[in-house]
Amino acid sequence: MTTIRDVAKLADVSVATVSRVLNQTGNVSPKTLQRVEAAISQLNYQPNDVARSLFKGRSKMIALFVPDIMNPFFPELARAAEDVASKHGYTFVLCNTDGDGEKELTYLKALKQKSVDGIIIVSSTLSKDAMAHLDLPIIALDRKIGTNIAAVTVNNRKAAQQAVTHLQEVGCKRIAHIRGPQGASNAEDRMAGYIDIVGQTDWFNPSFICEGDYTADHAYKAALDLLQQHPEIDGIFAANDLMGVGVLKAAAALGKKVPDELAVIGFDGIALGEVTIPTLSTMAQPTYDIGARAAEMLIEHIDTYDLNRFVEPVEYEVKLIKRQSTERRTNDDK
Amino acid sequence: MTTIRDVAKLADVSVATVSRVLNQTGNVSPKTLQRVEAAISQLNYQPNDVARSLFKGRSKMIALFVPDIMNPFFPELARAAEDVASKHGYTFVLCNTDGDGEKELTYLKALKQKSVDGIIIVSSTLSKDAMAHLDLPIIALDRKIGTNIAAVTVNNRKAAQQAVTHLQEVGCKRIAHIRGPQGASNAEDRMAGYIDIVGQTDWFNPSFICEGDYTADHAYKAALDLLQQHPEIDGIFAANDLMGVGVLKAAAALGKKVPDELAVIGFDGIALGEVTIPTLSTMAQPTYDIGARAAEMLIEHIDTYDLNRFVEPVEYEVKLIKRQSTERRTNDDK
DNA sequence: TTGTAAGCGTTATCAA
DNA sequence: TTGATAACGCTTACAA
Repeated sequence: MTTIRDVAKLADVSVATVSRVLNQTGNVSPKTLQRVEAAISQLNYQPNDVARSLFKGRSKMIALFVPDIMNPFFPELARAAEDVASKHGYTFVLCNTDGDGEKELTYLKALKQKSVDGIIIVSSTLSKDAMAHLDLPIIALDRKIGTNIAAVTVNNRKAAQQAVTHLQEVGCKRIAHIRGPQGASNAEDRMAGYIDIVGQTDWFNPSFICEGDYTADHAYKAALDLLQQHPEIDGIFAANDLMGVGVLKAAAALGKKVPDELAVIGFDGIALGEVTIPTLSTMAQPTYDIGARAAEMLIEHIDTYDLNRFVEPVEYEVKLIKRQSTERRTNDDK
Repeated sequence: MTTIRDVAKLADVSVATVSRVLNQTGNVSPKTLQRVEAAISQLNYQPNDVARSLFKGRSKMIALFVPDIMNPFFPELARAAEDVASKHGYTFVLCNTDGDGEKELTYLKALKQKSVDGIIIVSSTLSKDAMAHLDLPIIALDRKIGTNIAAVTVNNRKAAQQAVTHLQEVGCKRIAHIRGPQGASNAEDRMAGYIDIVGQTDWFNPSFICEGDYTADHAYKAALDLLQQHPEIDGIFAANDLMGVGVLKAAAALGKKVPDELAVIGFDGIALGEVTIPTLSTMAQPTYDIGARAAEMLIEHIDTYDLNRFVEPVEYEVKLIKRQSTERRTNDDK
């Protein structure tokens, strides 16, 4: 490996001077500048980032915590964050947490030891206490964490209201909800939006709300139970698209026609929803944008070195996309 | 930040001794061992990995290059590699290359400067020359790179033969192929397998092979053209599932019934294929396994520090999964 | 404008 | 069994 010392020797200057041209700090005369640059390119010298990190205490790396990159919602988030990171010269570390608090803590520790500069976290298990100790720039993404950690999310409650209203508009009389996991702020908010719309109706029944965990398999089983126990249900709002697909499968398994006997709407807007049969209506998030925004905020946070600044939460809008799974029933009694 | 010096001071020993207990190298008396451990836990001391990396020249990080994490085949690969990395105490860096050679080179350089210990690469654009200079452990995944870089792949050619044979068995008489990008070894091999089976038939026509790039959109357009130009085509082997989905959409757009008028089979075995209509037959790769294996090989490679060792390429088997898109036509003239 | 030298937090060599 | 101390490759006071 060729070091700054080799360059200095070849250019017949001190390492300090080489460092100066490398970082464009301090003044160097045009003549020596040229000599140094020549030496650098002649030796094909590339500064050692580890040494830099050691001195500076920062690594030019950011990390993203996701529950599981195999859930199709997260790759887009990851892609966006990586694009932004790389654009700003940051290296991008990906951590699958499985929503496991222990794992999250282990990762946190490891990253801290590596002087990672900041972290974007999708989590509903991490306590803010754990992160107070951390003293690292953090942005919560998709789900809020406590109240004093900057967050990038969408307006889940309002979007959920819209989704349920849409089901009503296409003629649904008994609408159930398959919710996301306990403690996930987005799951709570989406459920709240559902309740806002149907909670006061005469038919509403708390057992119309099923616990889910954002996976298709679980939602499939939950929907099976739900539809067998409550055959009168003619609309389901699933808290994410993956669960929406699970509902679609359950409906198919039970011979329930979608949308004629059961209308279904999901949440997220993943590409998957376009290729199911029927295609899945959804509340589409601007997924790439929120991932990119979170990364931008984090990096700005890092660059300004402003650790204690309270950062306003950012909320994006969600867009209703109507597809076959909620196509208006023409033969409806409405 | 608390350093090894703080620990030494508190335990009233030298930093060398602390380092010894940290790394379990050299002998320390039980008494001092205890004192040091007490000091460590009292101060909640965690060694600085950057300093370690600087001294050792290795970082305990590995990277994965994928063309695009949003292509559903790659998250599973990434998940597997990350699992293995983390199991071995390595930090996992993800790089989206977009199949762009420039980007790959940029990443390579950046990672080298960070003393990344090794890289798993999915690429068809990186020249082996570029990597010879690199002098870093590398494993090629999914696609081969040159001949002297260890690779983990599947038996693409044989699997392609199987796929095409399966189309024949369900009654297809004119089978087309939508291939993967030029230069990608897996695309070449899959095409070779296709030609092995149909190249000598009397109906074979080179224009039955369409250029594709492993994306659904492109395949959609290609299939549209293909099916309009050659209405006699009754079977398509798409070189990956994403393109298979594109073909399904094209068939739907043209009013061609799948599988009755057109049978379709893909490659990869992504979950997406289970929720399309009709569901998509495929040659399923053991995706997680190959990702995990690549990471295991890389880390073993790193740990044994055996840079020049020639590593045998590893080839996994692929499994035919029959779904609706190739369901045997009972009213076939066969 | 340039150079010297003291760190950054480790590990490992060599003495004691 | 322990402790000084010289690296690792860089940046930045501080001097010259």
